[in-house]
Amino acid sequence: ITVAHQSNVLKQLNQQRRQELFCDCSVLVEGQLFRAHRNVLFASSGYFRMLLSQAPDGLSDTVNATFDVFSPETFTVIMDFIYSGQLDLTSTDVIEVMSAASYLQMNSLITYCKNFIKSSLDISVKEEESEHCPSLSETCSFTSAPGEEGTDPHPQQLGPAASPPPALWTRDTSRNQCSFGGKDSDQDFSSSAIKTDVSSPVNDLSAEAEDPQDPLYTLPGAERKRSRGSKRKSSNSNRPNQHNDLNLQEARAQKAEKADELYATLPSIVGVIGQFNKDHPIMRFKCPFCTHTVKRKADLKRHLRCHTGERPYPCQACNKRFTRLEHLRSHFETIHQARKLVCRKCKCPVTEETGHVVCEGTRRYRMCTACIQEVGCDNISMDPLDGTNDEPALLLGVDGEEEGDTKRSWIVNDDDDDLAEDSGADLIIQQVDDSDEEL
DNA sequence: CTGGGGATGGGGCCC
DNA sequence: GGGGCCCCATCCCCA
Repeated sequence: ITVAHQSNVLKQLNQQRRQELFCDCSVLVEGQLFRAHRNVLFASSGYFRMLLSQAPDGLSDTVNATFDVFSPETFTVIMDFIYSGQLDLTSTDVIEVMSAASYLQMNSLITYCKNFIKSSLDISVKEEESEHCPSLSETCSFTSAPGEEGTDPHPQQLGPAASPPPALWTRDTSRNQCSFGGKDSDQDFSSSAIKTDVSSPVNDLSAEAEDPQDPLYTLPGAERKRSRGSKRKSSNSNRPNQHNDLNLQEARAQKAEKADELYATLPSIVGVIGQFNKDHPIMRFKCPFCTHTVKRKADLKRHLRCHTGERPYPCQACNKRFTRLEHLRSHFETIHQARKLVCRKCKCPVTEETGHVVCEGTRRYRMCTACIQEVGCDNISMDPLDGTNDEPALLLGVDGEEEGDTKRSWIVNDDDDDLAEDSGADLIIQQVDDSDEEL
């Protein structure tokens, strides 16, 4: 009875919308006018929630909204979804619908789109594995109960492509700055949007990073734990076994390639220019996975790495990976180069001469003579170099290019070879192959 | 349990 | 557009 009642109410609202009865809200999309009910939009979209709640006349006159960031056809699909709970996706419009849903902060719709894409990828891979599989269907229909946006932190996984609930994505959500205001509902969106990213095709790449076969993508949370773990173990000691299942690798490659294609198309689609203020137009690029906006496309590309888990800059000393070269450089200098001129133990300032470099695993730091004598040399090894030429030559790898079977080149210049001559140029960018890199 | 400090990661912005 | 610097927030370890 409850379901029938809800369905009936929604049908009535949809009829009213089509007949423009009691519509108190106008939405202009690229010149095309959509009439709607504020209550319905408020209940369905975090964006409209913010817009309607911040409007000075939010409780009186008609509210107008203008969009130039998606097409009227896309908004038609979204309006039909809002007023019917039915979503008819096609492989051609799913990206734009997802982008618009992201913009409008409609969590469940984003989830459906991601599941649709994911199912498309899965089916595609299975087709590659077995040519007997039926072809990918062109349309996929989902249904949804209305009004769940912003109320359910874990939107239901409906439809045939429902994916398992997110469990591994442990990213710190507080860093997702919301540029659309700080209402509770928006915060809910920010948090849940990240969680639902687990099922997204892009973050499937992150999930792939759990696989030691694909170290390019790593989960931020897992990365930290991993690095802590490697501190206890020997960081270079474990190598994953090579899998010889060529079919599986081919399927993975196909899937990754497919996802990469999708990933490559995202910036051109979501890199839209919005106008948030008529008097002071602001050019912004919006992230498709959160509410964050940036001024430059390059910054959006950099930002996307925090969603994809892509870490193209591995440290060859400890295999820890970084999203930026500067982070890798900073890590290398502080962890492996002993650049800081303070005693690790007593914190007293030392000089290049008085601060002896001590090696502990892959870590290097300086200690004053007194602290070295106090600690002794039982569990640490004295660096063979003097203080003036103590930087090891480290080859920093950059992913993406192939090169033979290059392994980690963690070299301490205890024999003063040619690499030690230029201590200031100890960061050498080199192409590496890390296809069998450890976790 | 708590505060300090190191390490890390992300955003803004300049060159 | 990329590199790099600065700043800040957060996490985690340790005293």
